[in-house]
Amino acid sequence: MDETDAVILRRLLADGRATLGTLAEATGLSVSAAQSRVRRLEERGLITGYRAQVDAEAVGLPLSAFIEVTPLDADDPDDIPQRLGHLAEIEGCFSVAGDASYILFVRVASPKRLEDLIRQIRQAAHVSTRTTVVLQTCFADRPPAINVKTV
Amino acid sequence: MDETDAVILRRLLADGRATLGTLAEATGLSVSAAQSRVRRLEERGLITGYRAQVDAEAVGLPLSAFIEVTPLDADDPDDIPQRLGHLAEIEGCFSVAGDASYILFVRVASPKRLEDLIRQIRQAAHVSTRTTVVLQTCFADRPPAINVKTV
DNA sequence: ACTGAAATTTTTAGAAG
DNA sequence: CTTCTAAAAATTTCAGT
Repeated sequence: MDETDAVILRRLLADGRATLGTLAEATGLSVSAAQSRVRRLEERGLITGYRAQVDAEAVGLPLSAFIEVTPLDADDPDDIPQRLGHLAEIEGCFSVAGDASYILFVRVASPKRLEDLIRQIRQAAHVSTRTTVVLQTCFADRPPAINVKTV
Repeated sequence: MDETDAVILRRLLADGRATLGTLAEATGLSVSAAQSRVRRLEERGLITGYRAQVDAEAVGLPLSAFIEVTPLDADDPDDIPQRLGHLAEIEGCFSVAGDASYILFVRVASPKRLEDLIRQIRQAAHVSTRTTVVLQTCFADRPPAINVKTV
């Protein structure tokens, strides 16, 4: 990846619908060359897809939280992520080095739904949980800063 | 928002470059009607934008972590998010109800960069930190499940 | 790996029902 | 909301450098 690819990536992170014409202009390439670059970034897996960004509040998910997850029984096989994957309100699941085994990030419609979700998590994965409710999202989902280097 | 809008939203969450023709087909609407729907979802702020998704590892950010942030001095004015906003490696900043005041989610290139970042955070915001390193991202950034209801 | 051009698809806007 | 139209813009493909 060179600086030209980086320019394209930054543009597509800012606007996933940026046109090839725009990308061509930004890079000084022809439209065809810009297209090849984009296709290559997609094929090589640097770009994994395109997505509309939605306002979580506006779509009825005003409450978010972090949930630390700890297995109740250390002898259990650790298939916790698989056991939780079907719960759509879990946006992210991270195995972590710390007191807990996993940290989940969840979005729900209401405190009641959060309570339900926590119960489902405990039952589905046979774990204890420790929940930290988000009071305010100061900023979120900021795009990564793209740096050329050994990438 | 009705079920038709929900179908459109789900499609655009799965593919931000879905064409109006595709959306029309998925909803049973004409292209014109689909276009109006999308425009309305954008104008009403349900759709806040479009973005390429990138593989964080592939773009050189293989290490991520949660950082709990606690003010050193309770008398300080709380402008912590503003003081941290310029640090691009901070992807999200959440005010939380818990032991800490904020939880940050960060992505960095290396352990060394994480160390640097933590130092910068402490200095910039006059806070103490407690960092939980992510060992594995089981899944992340899953799109919210769109439900019709009082939305 | 790029340019340039042609062919196709998509978007956008509008008229009329 | 529909269909239809028409122009503009974007994507895609390909021959040639």
